[in-house]
Amino acid sequence: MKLTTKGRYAVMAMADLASNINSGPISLREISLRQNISVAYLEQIFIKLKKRKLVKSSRGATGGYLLEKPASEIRISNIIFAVDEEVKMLNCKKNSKKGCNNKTTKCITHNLWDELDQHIHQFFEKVKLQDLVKKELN
Amino acid sequence: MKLTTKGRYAVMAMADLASNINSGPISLREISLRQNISVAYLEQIFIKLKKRKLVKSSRGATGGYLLEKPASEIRISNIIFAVDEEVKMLNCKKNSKKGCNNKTTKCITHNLWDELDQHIHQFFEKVKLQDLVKKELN
DNA sequence: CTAATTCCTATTAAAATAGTCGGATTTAAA
DNA sequence: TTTAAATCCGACTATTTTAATAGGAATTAG
Ligand code: FES
Ligand code: FES
Repeated sequence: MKLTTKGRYAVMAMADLASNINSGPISLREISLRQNISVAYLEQIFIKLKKRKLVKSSRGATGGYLLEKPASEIRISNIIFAVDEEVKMLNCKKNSKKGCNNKTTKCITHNLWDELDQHIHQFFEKVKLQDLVKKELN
Repeated sequence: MKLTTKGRYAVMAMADLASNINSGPISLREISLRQNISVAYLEQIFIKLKKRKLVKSSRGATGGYLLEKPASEIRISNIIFAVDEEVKMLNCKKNSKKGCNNKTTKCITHNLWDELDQHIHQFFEKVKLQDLVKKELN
């Protein structure tokens, strides 16, 4: 699979935004300080989050980022896919008829990875950003 | 997580063994040909599988590997952990009281990754090697 | 003996990930 | 109108991980 610090950072940063929803735009510098992630790296992540319409930005001094939608409408899967592009357990191309190693039939493990894929996907679909923030308050 | 070609190859190779259970010891060369994996790479994998008592070997000409237990008693998790060592979604040390970035409290996403960990673990626990071989026959 | 195999360690090659750098543009406020 | 703080953008570099190879030693059936 592909779950790297980039994906983790993205979720952390989004949770940070969600926790500070009433403070106007949040600058990357603030997130950087709170979450211990370099501003330059956060920039890369937020470009992608913005492309997927998960956050909106305002530029200039006092600028920063805000959630584009309520935290209750943002799924973890949205965030992960925004920055990591894909969860790929399969070795072969999903929609090709060829298996891995360019064989004409699917390999014996194909179904296993496919099911795992769905499993993980469902997990990320189920959890919303709001759930993380709630948990923190407990 | 850590699911790389090494883990995939290991499952493929074990499934290969399970499918050819009645042919005496299977050499890595045979597996190599059938599954398109280099013998030298398979060697590395089988050393680990053997350490975890998933396969047994016989040396010399006509030597090779056999499953140490029936395919119905080998879980995918056994195989994955044998070669990949760990499934780690968490950024922090699981048994440390410190969070990631050496903070004194767990980060806001800690529980999320922990739950995902368990989710994947359960999936791999549930499926047995035997299940793969059966599916192939369908 | 010989050929085929497991066994073992080390090294290299390739790919993916993480993170930096330098600057351009925008904007609120001094 | 200047300044400082911010987003925006593209390219680059460094680091780590993964994949794979190399070169033998030990074992054993035929
Ligand atoms: S993973 Fe799809 S054919 Fe092997
Ligand atoms: S993942 Fe455990 S504290 Fe961040």
